Amino acid sequence: MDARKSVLQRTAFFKNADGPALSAAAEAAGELALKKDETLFHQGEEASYSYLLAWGRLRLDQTTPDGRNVVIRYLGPGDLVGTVAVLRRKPYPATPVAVEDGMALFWSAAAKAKLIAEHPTLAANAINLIGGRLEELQERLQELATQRVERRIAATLLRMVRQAGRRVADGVEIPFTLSRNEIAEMNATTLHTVSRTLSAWEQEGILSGKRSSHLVITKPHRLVEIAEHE
Amino acid sequence: MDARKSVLQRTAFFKNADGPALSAAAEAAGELALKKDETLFHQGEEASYSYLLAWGRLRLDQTTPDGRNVVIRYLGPGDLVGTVAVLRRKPYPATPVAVEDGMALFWSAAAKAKLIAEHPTLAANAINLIGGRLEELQERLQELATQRVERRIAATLLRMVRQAGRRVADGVEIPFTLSRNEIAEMNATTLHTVSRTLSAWEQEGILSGKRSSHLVITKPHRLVEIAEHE
DNA sequence: CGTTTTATTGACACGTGTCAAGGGTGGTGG
DNA sequence: CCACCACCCTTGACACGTGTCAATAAAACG
Repeated sequence: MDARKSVLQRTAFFKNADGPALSAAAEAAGELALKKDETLFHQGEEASYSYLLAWGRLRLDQTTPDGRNVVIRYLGPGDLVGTVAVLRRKPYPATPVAVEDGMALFWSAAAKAKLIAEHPTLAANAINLIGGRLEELQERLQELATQRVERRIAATLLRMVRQAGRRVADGVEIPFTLSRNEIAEMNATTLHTVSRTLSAWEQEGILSGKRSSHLVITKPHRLVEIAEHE
Repeated sequence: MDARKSVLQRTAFFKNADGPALSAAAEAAGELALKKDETLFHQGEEASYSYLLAWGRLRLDQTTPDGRNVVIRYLGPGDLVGTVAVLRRKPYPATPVAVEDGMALFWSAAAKAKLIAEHPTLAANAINLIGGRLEELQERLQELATQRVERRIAATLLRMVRQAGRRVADGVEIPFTLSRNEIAEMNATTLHTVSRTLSAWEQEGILSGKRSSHLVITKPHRLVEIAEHE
């Protein structure tokens, strides 16, 4: 239980939370181990649990009525999952899929609502987190609306680096598998175009990493140039 | 003051709010009359006030570094404006412009934070509203990523109808000026393509309304077909 | 080691942006 | 009140980015 509290304490959702809030949350929570490719829930299901990712990484998928898939974003440790749906009493709007093993804590809808109602700090933190997601989406909408594919891919990779990048010998690594198809679904394009673009960048020595090996960005500054200029 | 309270009471942000919450909010609020084309604040400014639109209608603009403009959404009576920025202590991410005369109530950042901290109902409502915006944006992102321009325009017009439509003799009217350019900026396209598309629809008798007269959708069902099918 | 998934690469077509040239409407000022 | 101006819209021609189709190759998986 103390271990759980110290996990909670480090997340943005529990920032500045007092002891009672932490204890109440820790007691009401369940734990869930996640294996790669497992889902927390499915888009369209009734929202009965909300989650907090303790460690690991998730991809948030949204499927169109005609079966195409869009990656809304990636989620990392400390991110809330399904919280908006639970509090609004709406079906989950998307499906979170684990891209690596991880662990999540979860609360029933009632417990989560009670937590937030009784601890203003948590409510404020929730607004911060959700608001941050909203602003990030607005930024992506703008990118999608105004920029070419190449630039969007560059921006996306940089965002992944910022959110999850890890320094390695020859640059920065994105520490989980990221297929061309996933990159395509993040950028509203096709894996073909992604493949062509990354091939070109590989030739230019901007990045490397084929197949299931992780992407390594060797010249981040060049990516920044591509994302900002031209 | 009582008039103000009754305005507040009808908004989603104050849904289920108790008397003290309403009174505190009403007392701390300022009022601001809005004329067409006036802005509440500008993208990039420090967020010192948050607003609640009492009546009228706003367009939320976001400008790219290179000067292009994207319409994030339209806001109507009861919508919160600038709240996320204020609570996160970040600069406003966009600029709200009045598309018709209206009135807004506003609170200082401190007052708004206090309100939300002291009245859990308001916090919950804020999460609902912001969460709803988040889910709407996710939906739009998906549209943008997977659908052709024509379909997106149809979906956008239907959304406007749902949010602000008014029944008239020969169909449903969008009760404020909506230039081709604005429609373009909502759909990540150019006014040229919008013009062509609307011309075609006009010939088909789906809608009418040139220039500064308001758009009237005469065959909403056809728009639904275009938005959903094909 | 075969099977399946994922990536690469080329050829081509199509949607839609770009460029360009009017045309109409509303507003403003003389 | 009329004339002019500015703005917005319309329409056509064209080009370009990027999706689609197709074939092959390479890696991953059991």
